[in-house]
Amino acid sequence: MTDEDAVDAVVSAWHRERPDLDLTAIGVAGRMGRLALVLGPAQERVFGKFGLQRGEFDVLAALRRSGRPYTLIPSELSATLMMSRAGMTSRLDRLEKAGFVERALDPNDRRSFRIRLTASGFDAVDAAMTEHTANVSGLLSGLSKKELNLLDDVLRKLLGYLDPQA
Amino acid sequence: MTDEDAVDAVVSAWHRERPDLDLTAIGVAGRMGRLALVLGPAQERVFGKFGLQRGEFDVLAALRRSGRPYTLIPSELSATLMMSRAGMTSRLDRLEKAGFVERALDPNDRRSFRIRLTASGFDAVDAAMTEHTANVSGLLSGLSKKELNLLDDVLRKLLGYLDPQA
DNA sequence: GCCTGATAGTTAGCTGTCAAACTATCAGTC
DNA sequence: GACTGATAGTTTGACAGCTAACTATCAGGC
Repeated sequence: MTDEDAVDAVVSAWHRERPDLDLTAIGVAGRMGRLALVLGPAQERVFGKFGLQRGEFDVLAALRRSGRPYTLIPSELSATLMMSRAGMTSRLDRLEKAGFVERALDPNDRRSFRIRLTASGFDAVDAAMTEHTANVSGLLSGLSKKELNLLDDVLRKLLGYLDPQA
Repeated sequence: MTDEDAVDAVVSAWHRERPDLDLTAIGVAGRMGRLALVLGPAQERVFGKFGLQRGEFDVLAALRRSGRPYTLIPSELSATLMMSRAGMTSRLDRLEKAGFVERALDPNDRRSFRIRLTASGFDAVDAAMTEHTANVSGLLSGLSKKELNLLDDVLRKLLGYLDPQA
């Protein structure tokens, strides 16, 4: 298992050219980045089967897991999903056109809306979530239970001090 | 340290709504995704100081670490950086316009080019790499040496079986 | 030497996201 | 009760990336 992977190759090339640098952290960050590049498309394939993109699924999922009455306002959504409000406007336009959500008036604040999951949106996100969960479990199934927990602990620690909103 | 982070909140909400699902892997994937969302901008700030975007830095970095004569062909670059050739064309356009790379004819293959780092590109990428390395080290400095190695090992194992090109 | 299929790069068209400017509404202060 | 600054959402314009179609070149078989 002393195989050199793509990141090892990058790191050793850098070491040859720039022996002055400490590349430990670069290697770890490189693996995370590359992993994101692999895991992203692997997840999107599942969402695509339900007529969704990743970001659209994220919106429906936030509504679904919020519980009855499956309603949130756009700024809650954009904050939770860490994206701009402008981007959320266009996502919601698409989801509304597809019939997965509805914009209802907010009785308390006339500047805002209540975004509500439709029955069709509920069905789509529930089916997608079931398959997404199985898919991700499969992708990580090469790790032992111990390794998975270890990974989770370290990632939690990282997020704990890097993510502004604990 | 039993703080609930944003991912814990997501997972427990899903557990309440969908107790039938095994969410272990979802939690880990969620932390990785959210971490990418935090680490991305944190790295881009450094590249921006040198007039570069992340992707542009990646191109210059690949040329720089390839060693003298700091020359690669576009399809090598797009394969290494896991992106489309069309996207590489436009990145190279920008980098050439900025004076960081040059397109020279390939004597062996008239369909292709030799992309060469200019002196100005060399200086920019070396300076950016120095600061990028320090920045990433700082971002991960909250982890102990042991945790960092542990993380690296697990990520290497994941990449080993998920990344098609070992 | 000439086809034929593969390969290198570019172009054209599309899409999702962002920042900045804009409209409407809220909420607190005088 | 009107004014002032903050907030919610949308619109506009820009941009990086993708896929598919296209041009030019290569390489191998006959």
